Amino acid sequence: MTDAVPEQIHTMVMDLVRTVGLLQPEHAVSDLTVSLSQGFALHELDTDPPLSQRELAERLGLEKSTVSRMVADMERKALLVRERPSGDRRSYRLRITGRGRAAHAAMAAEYHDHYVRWVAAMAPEERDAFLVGLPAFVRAVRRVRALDRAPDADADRDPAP
Amino acid sequence: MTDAVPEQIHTMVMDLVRTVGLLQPEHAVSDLTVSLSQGFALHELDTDPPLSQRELAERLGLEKSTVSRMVADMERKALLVRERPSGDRRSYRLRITGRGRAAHAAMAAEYHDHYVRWVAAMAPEERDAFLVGLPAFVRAVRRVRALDRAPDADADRDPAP
DNA sequence: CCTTAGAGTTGTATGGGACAACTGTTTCGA
DNA sequence: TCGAAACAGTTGTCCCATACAACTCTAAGG
Repeated sequence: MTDAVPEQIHTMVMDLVRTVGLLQPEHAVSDLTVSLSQGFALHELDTDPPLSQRELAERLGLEKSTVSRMVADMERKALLVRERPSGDRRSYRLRITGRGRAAHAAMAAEYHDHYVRWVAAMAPEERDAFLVGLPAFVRAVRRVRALDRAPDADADRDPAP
Repeated sequence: MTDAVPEQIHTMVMDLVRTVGLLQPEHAVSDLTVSLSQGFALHELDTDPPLSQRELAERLGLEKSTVSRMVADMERKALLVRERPSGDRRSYRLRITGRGRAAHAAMAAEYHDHYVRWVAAMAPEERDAFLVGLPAFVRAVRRVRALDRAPDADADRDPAP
């Protein structure tokens, strides 16, 4: 009964993914081609500050070898730079470049018009509901994930004694 | 200003995709492996009645050659059957099998527990909002798509006099 | 008829990803 | 203090999903 709700939501999320078509997009930004994963990487590096390749791999859910090659490619395209942090000569600090930020913005812009039309096609109260529900769902997923990662952690409550 | 809303939604949808992790799932259902596209194909064939390969390709946004191989593979796995329709010996009618339905259900079940927990982690009013907003958004996207496909159609306003 | 259009298939190339084995660096404990 | 384990990244190799192009077979129309 209430049990049907998660299933509905699952179906609807899949519908969303299928309809919006996040499957075969190969964005071409200013004559250089950026894959979906590279897009996500740009997003991570644009919002959060310098990451190591290991951290980036973790966030994207990719193998470190995959990320190694991907990052090398992105550096070749000048979307990011790899700096050796002072302390540790094993890891890198990946920093997005201006060109990378531009590419990220351009990718967003490419979809912008679509979203404008899609949002315009919704009734105001539907739109408002979506604006409340969607971020809440994402937060919920993140919260559950965090709980799962915490072994039995005390870190979820009372972080600092 | 209001122009920010589509952008917010875009960001949130991408967040959703990234967090839920629809990127590298290779579902193993009862010892046979089903790719994401095959999952979508099962969904199409399970909900809608027999399609031709061409129609399926169109719905999935894939090349007919890709679908040809994919469907052949799925037939090998007994997830569907290809029947020659009486009239036309060029095309097939793809029909999902019991095994295919089972696989489809099993894939849904695999995610079910996650969704239960995610939904449980939402406040009731957020959940309600999501249940209103999400399907509305999907409908909106479909409506816009349909409008775009309609040549210059009259179908957008005053459908029935 | 013969030509053209349509549905599927096959050849071939490419790209993204995994896994495993390796190099170089750091940390730690006996 | 030194040697072993842990760690970050790289490289070799393979695989799978996909696209594009060229092909076959069937259907439909002048």
